[in-house]
Amino acid sequence: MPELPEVETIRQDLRRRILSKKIVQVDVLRKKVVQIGRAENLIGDNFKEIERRGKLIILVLRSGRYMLVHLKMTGQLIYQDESCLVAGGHSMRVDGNSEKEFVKLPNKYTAVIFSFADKSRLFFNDMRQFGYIKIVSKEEKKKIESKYGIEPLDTKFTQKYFYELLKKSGGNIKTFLLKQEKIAGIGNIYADEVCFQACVRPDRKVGDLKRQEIVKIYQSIKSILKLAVKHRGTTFSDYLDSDGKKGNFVKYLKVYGREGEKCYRCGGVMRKIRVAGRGTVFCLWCQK
DNA sequence: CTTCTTGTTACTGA
DNA sequence: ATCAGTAACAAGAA
Repeated sequence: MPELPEVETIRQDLRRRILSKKIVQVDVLRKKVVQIGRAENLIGDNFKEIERRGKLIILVLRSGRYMLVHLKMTGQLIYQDESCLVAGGHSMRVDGNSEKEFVKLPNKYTAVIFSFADKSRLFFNDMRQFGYIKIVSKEEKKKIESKYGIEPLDTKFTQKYFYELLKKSGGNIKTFLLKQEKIAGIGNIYADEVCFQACVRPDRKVGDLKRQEIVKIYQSIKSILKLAVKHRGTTFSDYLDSDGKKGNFVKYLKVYGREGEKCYRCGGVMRKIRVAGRGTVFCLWCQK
């Protein structure tokens, strides 16, 4: 499930690979994923910058248009250069002494293929076809962007800002953390991890939180997201970065997917409940 | 076979 | 009008 750290990893990697490369061919294999605009119209254009807003990837086109990509749950943006095009369709290549495995693309989930002048390609894959591509004008891009809340890793996201935002809200803390229009980029995995690190139950009413707990939640949002970006995100099932490789943050997960197992902090058994319609894991003993 | 998985939106009922 | 809860979307795992 790509959340902020996974999308940011893809953004950073793609920036180094596809910027300014001329788009020479676009193949749309699954029409429904391109929701606004025609991807084929990008031929001759190139991406001059890649931005991110929450979980949305924004590719800025030289022509002044914008290509928005949302990966939803199972979307992937995978880049392969010419060396991955092996006659006969082998999926392995030898890099010095180490053998690396490559996703053989396109596969049955490939929705769109962008081909660049240097024969490298960018594949948009999505098993469940919930993800989308929109090619929009500057005005439409601004309108879509404006619906997102603050970027949690931005310096403007201060303790005071978080406190004021929380004060205005009701409901429970996990539901709040998942609201993209308040804070952009947190999904089910990181919401649970933040609550665990802050020692707060995900179903705690926002209004009942003590000052010190709010401070801990704020600090946990910053530290967990930063650490997850550093480790290139979390691969639990389908997520792959733009090299087709898994994220390394799984080994740092302390709650997600650990129901029935022992809490790393107190040894208590992790309990699973439903909050905000999502599977939610927490420690009954040390999350208050 | 059923149930569960998740990001987002649309819908429903309060 | 606002908010919370839920279905829908798709495809696969258990």
